[in-house]
Amino acid sequence: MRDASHPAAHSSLGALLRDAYEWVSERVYGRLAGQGFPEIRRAHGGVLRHIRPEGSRLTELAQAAGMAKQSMAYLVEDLARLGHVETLPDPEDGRARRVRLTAKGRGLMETMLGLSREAEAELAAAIGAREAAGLRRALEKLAALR
Amino acid sequence: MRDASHPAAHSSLGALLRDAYEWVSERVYGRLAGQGFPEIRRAHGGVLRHIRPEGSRLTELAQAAGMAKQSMAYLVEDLARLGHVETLPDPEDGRARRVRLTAKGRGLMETMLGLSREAEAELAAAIGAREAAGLRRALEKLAALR
DNA sequence: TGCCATTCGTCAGTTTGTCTGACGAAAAGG
DNA sequence: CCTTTTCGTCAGACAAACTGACGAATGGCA
Repeated sequence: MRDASHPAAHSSLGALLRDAYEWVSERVYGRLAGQGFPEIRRAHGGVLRHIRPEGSRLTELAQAAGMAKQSMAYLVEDLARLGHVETLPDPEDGRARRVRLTAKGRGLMETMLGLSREAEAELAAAIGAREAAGLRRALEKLAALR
Repeated sequence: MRDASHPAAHSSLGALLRDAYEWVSERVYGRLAGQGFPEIRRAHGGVLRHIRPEGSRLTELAQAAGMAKQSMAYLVEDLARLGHVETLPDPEDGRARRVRLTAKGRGLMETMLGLSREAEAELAAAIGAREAAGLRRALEKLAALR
């Protein structure tokens, strides 16, 4: 760090958010390897997060994640190869594929949830519970307006 | 949005941070095109942010941005091609290149700074000044500990 | 009932941004 | 001077996104 005299005072909000995201991501995805899931990358998170228990369509997942269906197909194929999701034909629509978590995938989700809570607790320890709660509140408020 | 009953209540902190970063980035980089800088992409921001007035070495920039020097070289070459930075031989070290902002690059930086402030003001209007201030305070506190 | 527009997912190709490894040239320090 | 380190480049790989074109299935409507 070059300029400790006025720490992050002039950093842009975007840079601050990106750094904080990086801080959390390192803790979640970095530790996933140690928990038996070394092949899960960050992009996989955006897929898994949106899969409903009954299964979700590819296009639906793409929309939820805000990406093209081709990009989502690439990620889903990856997760299927790794055994975390499976795809079935949709009984109600012959064109569609239903993407569903496997048992292994549900284990992964639980682990990720645990690591995420752990990271948030570490954040609270680092900056104070009050600040951490304020951070989450502000972020949730923003998310609700989208 | 599918489940408005308990909004973002169970979202992971990582997802919330990523979404907020996306929200800000859209406003800054999206509007840059309208301000006469249509070719500036997000990755360029991480380069520009760290260039000191006297110029910075490539390796130094790479370290500051947390990436390999080859990756930084690719981004710097891009910015040089666009006329925002120029590289000079370092007078003190025959191996090194000095990367410096051009006048055009300084204009870009000012524009980006303005858009960033604008985005932060919009955030404050959207979630409330109090929450927005709390958000920045928490993020700066985290950044200071890194 | 049959046609046509729409939607679902895939194929093929491209771009962006990152990485690793190997290397030549220059500097630094005995 | 010679050796080790550092600076930047070359070459190649990969991840993660994109666009455009397309065949197959669905669904609305005349």
